[in-house]
Amino acid sequence: MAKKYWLIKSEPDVFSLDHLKNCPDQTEHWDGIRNYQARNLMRDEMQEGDEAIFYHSNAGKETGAVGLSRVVSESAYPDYTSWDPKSKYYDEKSSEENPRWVMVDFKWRAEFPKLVSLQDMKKADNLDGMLVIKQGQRLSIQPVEKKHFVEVCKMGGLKASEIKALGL
DNA sequence: GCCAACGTTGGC
DNA sequence: GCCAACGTTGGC
Repeated sequence: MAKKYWLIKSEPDVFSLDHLKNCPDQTEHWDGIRNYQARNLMRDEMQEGDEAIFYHSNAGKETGAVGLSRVVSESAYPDYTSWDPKSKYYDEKSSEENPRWVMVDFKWRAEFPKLVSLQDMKKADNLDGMLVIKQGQRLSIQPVEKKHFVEVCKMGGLKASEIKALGL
């Protein structure tokens, strides 16, 4: 199956692109997704090798796309924080036997030389229809068209040769 | 910190 | 199955 393109949102105070970069093997599991639409996308659509724009939400002037990551788990697997009573992501309706939520692993790939702010994306000519610039779009995992994905990379200051080298 | 958007819950 | 109340997201 052809790889897919995504945008993943994270509040940088909670988990930033730099956090991901500093993880062992620059890889971390993406836990805590508690929205059915986002879960279904992860569970049914995401697979190893998929590319994701890393977006910082709720970050004042820094709100926007900051870099790239990639799915490195084969596919989605149960989010074990959902049945851990000590976790803030605990959900009493989820259990090890019957997990309600899933997660995937993401690996750091690139940091944009410059922030692509939400405003920049809204103003861009070539991003019509991109979900993140729609009003009230709160989904934390969004599918992105490849042409939009590449356009955001360009706006972030990646050179054509670098984009090619990333296999995009 | 405000509040619009919108997802979820639960009474009926 | 409707919909009001409530909770959360996230831009500003």
